[in-house]
Amino acid sequence: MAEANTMDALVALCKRRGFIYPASEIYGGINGFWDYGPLGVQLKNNLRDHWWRSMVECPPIGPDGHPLQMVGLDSSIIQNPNTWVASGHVGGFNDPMVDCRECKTRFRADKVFYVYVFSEACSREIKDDMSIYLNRDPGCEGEVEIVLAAAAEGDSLEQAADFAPEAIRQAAKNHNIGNFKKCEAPEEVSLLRGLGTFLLKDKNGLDFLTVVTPATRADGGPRPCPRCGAADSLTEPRLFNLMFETFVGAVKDEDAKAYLRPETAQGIFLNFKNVLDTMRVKVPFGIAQIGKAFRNEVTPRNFVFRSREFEQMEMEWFCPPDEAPKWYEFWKAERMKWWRGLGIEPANLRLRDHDKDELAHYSDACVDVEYKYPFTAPNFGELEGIAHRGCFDLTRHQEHSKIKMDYFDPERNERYIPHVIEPASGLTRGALVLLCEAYTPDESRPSKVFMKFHPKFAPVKAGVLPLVAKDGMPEIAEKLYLELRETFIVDLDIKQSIGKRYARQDEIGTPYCFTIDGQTKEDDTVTVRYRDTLQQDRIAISKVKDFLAEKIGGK
RNA sequence: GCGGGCGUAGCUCAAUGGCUAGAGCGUCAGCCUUCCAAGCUGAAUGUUGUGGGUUCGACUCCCAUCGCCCGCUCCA
Repeated sequence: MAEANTMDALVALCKRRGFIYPASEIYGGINGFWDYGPLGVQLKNNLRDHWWRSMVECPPIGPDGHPLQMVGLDSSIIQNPNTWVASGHVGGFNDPMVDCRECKTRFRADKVFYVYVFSEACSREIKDDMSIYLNRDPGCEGEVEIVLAAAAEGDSLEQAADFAPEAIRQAAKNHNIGNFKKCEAPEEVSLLRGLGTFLLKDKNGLDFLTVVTPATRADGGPRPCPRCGAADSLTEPRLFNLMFETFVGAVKDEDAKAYLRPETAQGIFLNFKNVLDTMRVKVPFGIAQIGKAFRNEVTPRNFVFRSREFEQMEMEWFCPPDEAPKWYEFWKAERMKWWRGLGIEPANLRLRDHDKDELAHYSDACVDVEYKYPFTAPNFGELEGIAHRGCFDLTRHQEHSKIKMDYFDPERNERYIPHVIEPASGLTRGALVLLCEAYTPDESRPSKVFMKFHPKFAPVKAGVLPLVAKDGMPEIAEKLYLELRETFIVDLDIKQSIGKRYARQDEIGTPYCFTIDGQTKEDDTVTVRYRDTLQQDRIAISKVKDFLAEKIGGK
């Protein structure tokens, strides 16, 4: 697997050989959507089936030496829209953005903060305007003096408490008000409401108020850019809807609004009680699901890496709260082992722990399995996220649905809401990794390139080729083909020269070719040609099926 | 959405504003071929993204529009 400019060649090969086509191509395409061709769907299904097999049908052995409990699920793509209110996606996936007209930087509006300082001697108008942020009745005393942009990229709302004192200090300094020493000591700054409003006190009590507010709420005053400092250069916040909306039923009004799921996980949480009540499972156990998910990405990029419709393989592991760190570590190791087991070059895989400030709203800790994609190299890009979701989701659904989500643990004789560890893989990203990993230029062979798929994932397992299309060879080949296709996906290719046919099989990554030649009629043997080495062995035609079974493995 | 780049055959690409828009590869047919012959012969495949304009004449210049690619942001 090679450098970034091979990505174009890979994309071209994917189309030329029927792996992946641009969606709606005859209408000029549609950005962020891809169609999986005959070979692509086979490759993707092979990966999908392997995950399902190793997760649901034959789950890993747990730390106690016994197999884990795991069940499967296939929930609906469209659910009651309250699902997404409860999960936080209706809020979280509607991120307003602002752009700097000067330096062209884009910020998430809730990560750009403005600081308003509200002190004595300000106009009534501003005072009243500010009071909405202060959650006070209009007509209160005080004055707004300052509007200051002061967000650093990567600052989250949660960090505002750390950020605010410094910003306030600067504000006070720049505008020469107040004694900014007063807010240096943390105890002198207290959070009034939410994350935005700070009360700065001195010995005499209330001195002045500051409001730190994300740009989403900062309508009115000048909007300087935190990056380049240009005055009033930010645009109004614009909404980017990351969830696809649709309408259920014939009448298209707001009441009928629903969403295409942006992750498969919520379908699992919605069915937690059902599974618990019907499947004789005990905590700890897991529910696994594979399916499509949809995100209206601002910018789909890098082939199928970031597409608007994609496929996930997700598992939610429910465990007692005090065991969550143990299971987090367990799945972290287990998932890495799984990816390595696919035959991926170990140097191209790594684990990366998320920093606190990049954690999603639902997670306590998160680690990514990352792959060195050609377009990210020498850096890595995400392939799977293993999140410690705590009891966030079940708790939220309990709140919103009023249905109890707690679990009675008979062994501990206690009730709790289970904590959740979530290994969430991209199936379509996984297929992309298999493609990237397999792509092997080789100037020495006629095809100049071959796809070095692990035999287990190769879309076609073997080619059945008569050396020449005469002397009864095609007949023998067809007989072998009919026998093999009962168990394996095999190609029968009779026409054209043998070299040309080998080359074609190389390019689609067929690991073995069985060739019927003159000797076959004499001693019932065929040659087996290995894709990776180009070497050939002679084996009995009756052993071909066993040969493939051994090479490709069982289920 | 903003900025930059690009749209010619299935793919990769040519073609000073001027003959019927070409080449290689792939595909298909025939031939050849007893293990790399992806060799030989031939065939099919284009509203040059779309619409307008300038011009005697536009793949080429201008405008608009659509789409794709790269960056910003987001994420499996």
